Amino acid sequence: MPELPEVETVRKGLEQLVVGKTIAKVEVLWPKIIEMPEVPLFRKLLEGQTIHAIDRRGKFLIFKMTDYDLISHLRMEGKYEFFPPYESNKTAIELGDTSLLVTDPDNRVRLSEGLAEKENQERTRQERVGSAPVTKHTHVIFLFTDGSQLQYRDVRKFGRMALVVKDGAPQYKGIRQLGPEPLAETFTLESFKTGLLRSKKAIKPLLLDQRLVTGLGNIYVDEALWQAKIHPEQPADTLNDKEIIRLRTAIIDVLARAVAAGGTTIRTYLNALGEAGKFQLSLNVYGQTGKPCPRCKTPIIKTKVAQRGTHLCPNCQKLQVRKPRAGKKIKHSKGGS
DNA sequence: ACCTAATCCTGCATGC
DNA sequence: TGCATGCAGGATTAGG
Repeated sequence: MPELPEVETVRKGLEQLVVGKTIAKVEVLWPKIIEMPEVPLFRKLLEGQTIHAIDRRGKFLIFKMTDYDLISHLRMEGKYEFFPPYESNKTAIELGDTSLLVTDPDNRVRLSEGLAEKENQERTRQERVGSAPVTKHTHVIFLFTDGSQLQYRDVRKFGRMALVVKDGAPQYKGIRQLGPEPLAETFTLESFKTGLLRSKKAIKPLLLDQRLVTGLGNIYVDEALWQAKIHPEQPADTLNDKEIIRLRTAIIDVLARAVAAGGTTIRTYLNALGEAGKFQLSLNVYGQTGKPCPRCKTPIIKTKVAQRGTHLCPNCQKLQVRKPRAGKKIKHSKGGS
């Protein structure tokens, strides 16, 4: 599932592939992907728009267009795949939850998750639109004036797109309330500590909430909590200063390493030659149920915390019974600006 | 303020 | 072999 590092990897790829392209036409095959405006207007407004930059905020991608911001969230399994013009269609480039650059037997270069075989089989049964095949997982197609195209694909159809006014992304509801970028200067120890002590919530759901800090998903939360030796159900306002420092450091460290690695792929990656991928971040707890903890060798267990599958070392990450530290109470002003 | 459950979806694993 | 069932989850929303 794409979290901050995977989205950042996709952003970089898109930056290379579609900045400077102008949209000729947009096809929407699954209308629910488009959150706003209504699909006919969405399509019409995008015609003639040039992509000037690709930004990212948390797990949101932001396509900076001539007159609009196109906001895209990949949710669970969303991916972008770029197809050059038909005449030189020797390469199809997939941008997903991924990490490797591979050339498959048809000479298509992919940044891929290893689903080449399966998708190929599907494709042969599918029609083409412009320079590219359409699979049953293709939901939105951006056709560019030079004959190339960008397809949005999403097996579970959970991803969403919204078109807002130029430079309007920061006001978009999903983005407006996001906490600081974990890899930016704004993610200070002070603000992190204040936010933690203000909440009685279990630490894991608080970190998944995106308001205290943005970009963490289920995988990296488990990894960061393991690294910081904190139990996922530890109430946020019971963490001591050492733990807060460890946790902040762990979040930054885990995400920075994952970004450097180009993201993490959960499924076993096999390229066209059957070789396992090597550039993934190795995971210490996520998906490691039953395997020895890399620190103490105690078997990793899987439980459920806030309806999420949760992996932890029962020896390194013990729930500490403590009284809450006195958090500052905040007065909320009603209404008004 | 906090918690749980439901929602959206499909692929995959399991059970009979 | 095939059908039914359950599970996975990011973000949002409803209800307690």
